[in-house]
Amino acid sequence: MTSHILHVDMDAFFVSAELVRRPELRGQPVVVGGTGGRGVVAAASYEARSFGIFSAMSTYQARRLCPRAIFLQGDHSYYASVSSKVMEIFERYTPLVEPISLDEAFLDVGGSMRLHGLPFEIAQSIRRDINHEQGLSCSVGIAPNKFLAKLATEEAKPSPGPKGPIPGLGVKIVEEHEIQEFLDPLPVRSLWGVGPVTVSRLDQMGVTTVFQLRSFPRDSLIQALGKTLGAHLHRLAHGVDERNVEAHQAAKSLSHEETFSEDLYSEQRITTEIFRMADAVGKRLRGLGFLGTTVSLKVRLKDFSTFTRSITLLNPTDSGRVIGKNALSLIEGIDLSSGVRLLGVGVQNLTESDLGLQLSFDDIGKDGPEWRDAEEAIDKIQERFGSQSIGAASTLTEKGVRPKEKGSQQWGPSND
DNA sequence: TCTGGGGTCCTCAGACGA
DNA sequence: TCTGTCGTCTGAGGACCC
Repeated sequence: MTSHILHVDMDAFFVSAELVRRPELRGQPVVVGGTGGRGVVAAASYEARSFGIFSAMSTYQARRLCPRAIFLQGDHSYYASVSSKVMEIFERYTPLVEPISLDEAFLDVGGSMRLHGLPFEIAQSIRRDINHEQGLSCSVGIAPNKFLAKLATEEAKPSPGPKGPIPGLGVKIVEEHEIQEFLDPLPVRSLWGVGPVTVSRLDQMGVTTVFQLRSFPRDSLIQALGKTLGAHLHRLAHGVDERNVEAHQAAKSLSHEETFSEDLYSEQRITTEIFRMADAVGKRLRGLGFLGTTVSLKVRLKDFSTFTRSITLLNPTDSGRVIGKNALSLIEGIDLSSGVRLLGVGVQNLTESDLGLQLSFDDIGKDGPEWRDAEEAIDKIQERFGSQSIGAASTLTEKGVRPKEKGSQQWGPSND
């Protein structure tokens, strides 16, 4: 059987997308992310990477490494629109496309070869289409399963150089008979599910490479790392990954969280922000046609200590007001006096809303069907006149001002 | 002067009913 | 009626992913 799982990863996607609409920045160190004091880097151009800047680094640190770099506030909705065009290109070659994020997807081309050629040829066609139509470049890994295809992509990627990317292979294939040879020299950190904590635990066991991991008895791994992780890593070390490419994956949770540019101390302001985020969650739920059953609240204090609390409702809801009231009730017992750095509101246990909205006695009255109608009307007005045009009174600050929508500030506060 | 946001999955502890 | 056990559910927290 040939390797027929493709992993496609866009090269420096957010930065490359920005360069398409701002070509004058080509060849410069460009960083996309949160531009404020508390932001992080979402993507860095290959020129910026040669200064040691990488994703998830704080913007503060990135500025110190390269003061002349150009910092752009991320624009999530623009990247999402570019991403959907890229995904459409993938779907020309196979219906089995599983997006992992805006810039990555798995493709199963096992059934497409008669029409489109060998996996390598399909990969080349996809790269050509994306380059011609969107002005972007991507790297492709091809292997018998998802895990190996993703690792193969890493070997296909360009590397950073001071004058821009040094081209990589573009496409890397791992065939069945090459699996062990490919995997063995890799560090354990490259395995899916191995982060800093697991690296250090494996290191204490004298395991730093996949070869050493593969030589470790399965039972000992399970004893050291637990049943799930131990068995998982044992399979991966042998190149085994049975997961299929799933074209349609239902969301399991939905949340909205924000780090504030300055810590919050005012109870009124904290309440307002919780209701504003709950409103945003409710709006997204209604847009997607989902109801949430469990409401959760996340609080991060000035010292970075983080608390999560959740409550399961009697009846699922898509009302921002109901979510907000429940989220607010969860804050009791948390000492906020040191200052609140981050707040987050989310829902889990999602069901489709066309299954019917059941109301409990608690829902009837000011949070009942009339309120839900009002929220739908607000959605329509905001769609037409903008998010600042209207909203619930509970989302106003003590000065009667509606806090600015921060939906696009996905990588921390901006500096405006 | 630092350490985002949106997710998934896992582990552990406590509550609870059979 | 009391006690222990087991399975299940819920909630909190952590690790990890992009």
